[in-house]
Amino acid sequence: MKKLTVKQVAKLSGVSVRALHHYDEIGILRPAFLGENGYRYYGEEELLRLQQILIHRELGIALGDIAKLIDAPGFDRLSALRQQRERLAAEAIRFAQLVTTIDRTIASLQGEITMKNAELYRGISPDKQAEYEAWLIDRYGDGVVPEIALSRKTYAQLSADEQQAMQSKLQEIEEGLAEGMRRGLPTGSPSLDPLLHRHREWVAFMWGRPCPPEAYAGLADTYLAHADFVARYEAIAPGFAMYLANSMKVFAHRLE
Amino acid sequence: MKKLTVKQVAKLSGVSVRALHHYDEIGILRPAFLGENGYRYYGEEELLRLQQILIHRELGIALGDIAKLIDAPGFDRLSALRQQRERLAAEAIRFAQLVTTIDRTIASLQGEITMKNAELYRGISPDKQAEYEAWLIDRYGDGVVPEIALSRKTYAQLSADEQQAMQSKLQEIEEGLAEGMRRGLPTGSPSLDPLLHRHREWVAFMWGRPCPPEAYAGLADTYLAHADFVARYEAIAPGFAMYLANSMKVFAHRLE
DNA sequence: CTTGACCCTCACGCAACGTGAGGGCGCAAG
DNA sequence: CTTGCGCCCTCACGTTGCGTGAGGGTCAAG
Repeated sequence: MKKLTVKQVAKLSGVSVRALHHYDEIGILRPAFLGENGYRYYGEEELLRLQQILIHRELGIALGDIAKLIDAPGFDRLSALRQQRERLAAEAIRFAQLVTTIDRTIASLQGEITMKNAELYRGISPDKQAEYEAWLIDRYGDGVVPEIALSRKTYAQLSADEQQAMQSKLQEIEEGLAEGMRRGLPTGSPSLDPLLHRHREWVAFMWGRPCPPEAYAGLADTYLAHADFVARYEAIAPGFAMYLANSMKVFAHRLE
Repeated sequence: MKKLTVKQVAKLSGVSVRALHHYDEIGILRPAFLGENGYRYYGEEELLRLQQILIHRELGIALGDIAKLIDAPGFDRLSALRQQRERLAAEAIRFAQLVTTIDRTIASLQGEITMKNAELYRGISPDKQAEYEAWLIDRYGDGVVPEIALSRKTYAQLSADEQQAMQSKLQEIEEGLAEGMRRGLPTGSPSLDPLLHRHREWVAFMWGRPCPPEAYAGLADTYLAHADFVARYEAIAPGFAMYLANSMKVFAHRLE
């Protein structure tokens, strides 16, 4: 195909020429080649790569981390697109949730309902990067933690032993909850609280920031929205994904 | 109600203590009062204001502009919430659109369909602030332009006469298109192209950046998603909102 | 050749905080 | 009273992702 200049790519994609320069500088999106005149020229491969970059940016991922993801060994574009699809679907759900929050706020201001303070912020994502990383960590929680997760200061500062301990801790919590399910404890049973309390602390630690109740409830939605999570929890015990998510939500509700 | 400290607000809302400090510094969210100990204490009013701030942030609005919006004379919280609701609903639609873009990319990579380059970026919002401002400008296009729009460099640099000219230009374009509709020209009629061409240039000028075809098509969706827009176009002529949006989409499609 | 659009590199500056330093406050336990 | 811990404060450096403008070269059309 005919190679495109920065202006043409900018028009196609909506990003600025300056941004394309910047992406070249930091090495995240190199032009296909440089002309004798010093001009940058882009091709089909670059356009596809740019798409990946922009969708990640849309999801709030830092450029440095985007590069790591795209350049990871074994990167598979189709697989990446499917992952991104999941995330985008979750974002759509989250915005729908924000609409609900506003509806409830309006009803509250008009005296029709009573709304707790924490509900004001339900659906607001304080940090998409942290959420994404939590997602990744959870996804690879069986010990295969991508390098991106290691960039997280809190986690990165742990020794290998400590990191292993975190993984074991999660496993322990999940196994405990699964056992509760096997024994027929209903979601919302107070006897699950200690485990959920530990789980929420685990999440907050991984996030390096507080995990307020509504964020914890939101995380439960995230779990259910991601096929990877569902599959992983179902592997622990059939029906566990829904059981865990419901438990988290009820627990979160009780905290508010 | 009991006043809350920064840690408590942070936990409720998910923002950091540092951010709350920052918001106080820049005057966008003042605490209800300062204790004798120098501590910040927040109340119900501050929590509601913070909600407004965070939703605007969620929609990509700069903090400085958020302050202007919230502190505008005649600010009405219920009205603001309804506006935000519209925007959030549109964002949910946009993310759903991104999902479609990915599905099509996957199909394209698997050789099932043919995809044009510009389609790769359909649904990606290069600049939410610009989009929001375009929305505001369009909303107040009858001459009542909020101060936020004046902060836009390109527009701000125009003289009052020139700004008036821009408003007249839009009116002229819209009237021309409405006339086309009244004469029974179908959407997609080539005779509408000059007007649509001028319209798209108008949008790009207002945006201060290019308006690629898919962004133009996306703008049409934005128009239909906002009750204010629909009402405004219907006021020009019954059925005009849909006619304009369809014309824009067909025109955009032809440009790709 | 001139003009206008587009290309380049260079570099300052900004927004929105994150992070750490250094130190005070409040409460409960010893 | 002392200590320890969690939380509060201000101060200030630094990061990320560009926007913007300066100064100058390239290309195509008139």
